[in-house]
Amino acid sequence: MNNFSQKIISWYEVSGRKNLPWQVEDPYKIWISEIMLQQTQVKTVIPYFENFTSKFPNIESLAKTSLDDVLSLWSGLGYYSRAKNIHKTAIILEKDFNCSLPDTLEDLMTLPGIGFSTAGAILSLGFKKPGVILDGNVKRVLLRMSGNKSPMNQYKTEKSLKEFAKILLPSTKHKQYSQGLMDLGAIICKPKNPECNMCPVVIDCSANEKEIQNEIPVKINKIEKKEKIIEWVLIKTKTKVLLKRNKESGIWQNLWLLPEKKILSLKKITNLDPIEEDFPSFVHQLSHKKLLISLKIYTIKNKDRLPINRSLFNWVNISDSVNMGVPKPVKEILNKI
DNA sequence: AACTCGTGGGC
DNA sequence: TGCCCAAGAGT
Repeated sequence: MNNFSQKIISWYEVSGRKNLPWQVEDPYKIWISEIMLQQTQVKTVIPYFENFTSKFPNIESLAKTSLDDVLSLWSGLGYYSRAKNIHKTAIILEKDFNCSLPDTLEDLMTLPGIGFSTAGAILSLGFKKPGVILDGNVKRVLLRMSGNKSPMNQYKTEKSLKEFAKILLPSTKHKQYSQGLMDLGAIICKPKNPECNMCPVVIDCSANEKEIQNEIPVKINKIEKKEKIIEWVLIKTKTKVLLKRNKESGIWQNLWLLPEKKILSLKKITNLDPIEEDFPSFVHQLSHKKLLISLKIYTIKNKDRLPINRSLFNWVNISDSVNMGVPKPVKEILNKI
């Protein structure tokens, strides 16, 4: 075993994380956690993970449920294609893999939502086999180790990092090594102000030697946020509210949203003698967009007089609506009416 | 291969 | 406060 990985493993035994909810002998739970943890912090994931695995404790239960049930548990977590992919994969696992996760990189990467890094995590953490994790933590550690100032979020750099990470793999203790390398990034080799004096591999670190830790990693392509105006209508009776299934492109695919103002003919609604209420406009920030959301509320007496497309729209009990697969701003609105 | 996908933590 | 960025993948 190489010297570097040995130091990572020894450091992990003493200082690594060992009591996270998904650190169990169950590839299923490790898979679910890895999907949830994509671009999402540990602290945020924990309650979602507990809730999800308690409702769907295994592949079979997940495969047999509906996408809407999965989306409802995912509501608020973001990156909703993960929920769709996790459901698709469960169905594939039931059909083609005897209700269990495969233990090869090749098979894992055929599954929706599982890329190179997540496959590496499942291999090493779930099956204790050699697998490369290349999350943000590991990329940062490796770039600093090699004093590499090439942009982290660039295809070319990721490709060379992948090769570098493969070379460093130990011959044993793959679980401890993978977890240790991530933990080192999260606890010691932090994005800002890394604690190099605590680092077990500081002697191997080119960035530390050159004192350029805080200049690495380099990132490029700071895209400017585009503003988008969204105009929704909330049409309700005393007990029910009208929701609309979102399209399968752009943000919030397959989720339930409020109908867009332009889609409904306000003239027809006016004829239904609505009671109109004001709702304050608000801003909803995404990582790459700024949504300016305005809302009009209409209370109608007889919902059956409103002509709607039954395949896209759904009248939902207001008390149930907040537990459906809705994005954050819709949930906030529904909680206030 | 650059862009798109959400939301919240932390500073 | 506004900003960076988090156990990335799909296209």
